[in-house]
Amino acid sequence: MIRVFIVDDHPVVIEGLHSLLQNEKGIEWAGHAMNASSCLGFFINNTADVLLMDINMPEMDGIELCSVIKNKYPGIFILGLSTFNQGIYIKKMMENGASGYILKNSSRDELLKAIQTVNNGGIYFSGEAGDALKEYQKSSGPQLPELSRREKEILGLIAEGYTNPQIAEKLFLSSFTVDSHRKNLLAKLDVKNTATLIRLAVERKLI
Amino acid sequence: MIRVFIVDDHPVVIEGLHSLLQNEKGIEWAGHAMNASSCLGFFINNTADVLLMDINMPEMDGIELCSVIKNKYPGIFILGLSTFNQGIYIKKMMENGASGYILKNSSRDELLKAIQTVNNGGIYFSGEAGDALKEYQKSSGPQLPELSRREKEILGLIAEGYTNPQIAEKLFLSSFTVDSHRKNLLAKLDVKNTATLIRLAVERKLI
DNA sequence: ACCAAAATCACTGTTTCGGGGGATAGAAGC
DNA sequence: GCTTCTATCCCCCGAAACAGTGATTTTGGT
Repeated sequence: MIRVFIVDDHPVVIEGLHSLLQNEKGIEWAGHAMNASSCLGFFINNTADVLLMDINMPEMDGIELCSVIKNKYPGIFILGLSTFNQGIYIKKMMENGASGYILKNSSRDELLKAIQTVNNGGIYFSGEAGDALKEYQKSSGPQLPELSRREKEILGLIAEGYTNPQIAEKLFLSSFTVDSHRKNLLAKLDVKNTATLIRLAVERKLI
Repeated sequence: MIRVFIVDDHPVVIEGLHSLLQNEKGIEWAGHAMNASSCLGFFINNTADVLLMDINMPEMDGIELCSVIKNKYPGIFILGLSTFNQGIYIKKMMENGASGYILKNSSRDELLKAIQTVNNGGIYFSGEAGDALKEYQKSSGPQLPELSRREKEILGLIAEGYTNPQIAEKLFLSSFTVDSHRKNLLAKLDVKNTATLIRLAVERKLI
């Protein structure tokens, strides 16, 4: 029996999910909350297995609530819930410990599948949401200035811990040249030092 | 004709796979078993080309069975099978000689592709499982030395581009202290400079 | 209460980084 | 032809990082 709890500030959504799930065997309706604080209140004296959570809520939003819940109760699996699919929010939810993401207009079957998958420790994405996330991850860097071949090469070596003189030796260049490229990298990517350069490079998967 | 054998303790899965594969040309249904021992029994007097194997089974689990089968019959290619994708198990399966891994809710096309790839000696990963493995390999390789609170804090600030003096000012510390922590970070994580420090930190999600 | 770990501070070097200023040559594109 | 971009090279200089070696105090856990 999977105990499901809902947090959403839209009564219609709660009603709808309730009617979808109430006659479902294997699913127990643990209750609902209409904002973050009353949700946290519920979990003080109660618990649930799966928490369906709206992303857009007044006061504390789903992303933050997700993080709080996961810290206090790591055993509760959280399924993000939203009307639109915006990659950024999906990604943040996942980073904060959510186990999946579905759209509010999902079919009953999809909803059940998602709940069950998540309850088993799995990760579930509704097809469209998955696409959105993928798309976001790809398109999260059209504003990145293009790096030349040499620059990428040197960036990679910097990330591997080589110093300018070492890189110069490796590539048969003057260390002045390597330094120039390095400065160009800092300038192009608009970062102040090696630390932020590497961070950006790894996060944006340039290396 | 690829002879396919299934080991899974869920009748539904066996049924499902059977109906998916039975009318497929090029695929022959060699049989099925519902636990490790009857699987081993089958292979005494019979054989197969590809073995679809559930990871989670009572008694002997897929990981162990995988190892046994591969020792006795190195020619049989094993394809891991599971409802959700957990990096640790995937990795162990692969270490024990599996040739790939797919999720039970894979599409028919994906299943066929996986079987054919594996039968040709290739390695197949369903996209999601591949991600999980990648993620796992990065975020839980050799155990990371534990960082103290202060060290994590300073690591975060380094990653944001602050210099030692700036961090010192921010945290009301001597820059000597910050420098000490920084050196400890380099030593603990066994890296030579800021570049590799930040790379490691981002890849392993320490920040 | 005690021990180990963490956190703090200190000094002295050497090396590397990063900002600033340049120069030259070749390739790509208009 | 002219310009723009890349790649190469050069110099100065201050700031930051890194290495080595100390130390003391605070804190957390058994």
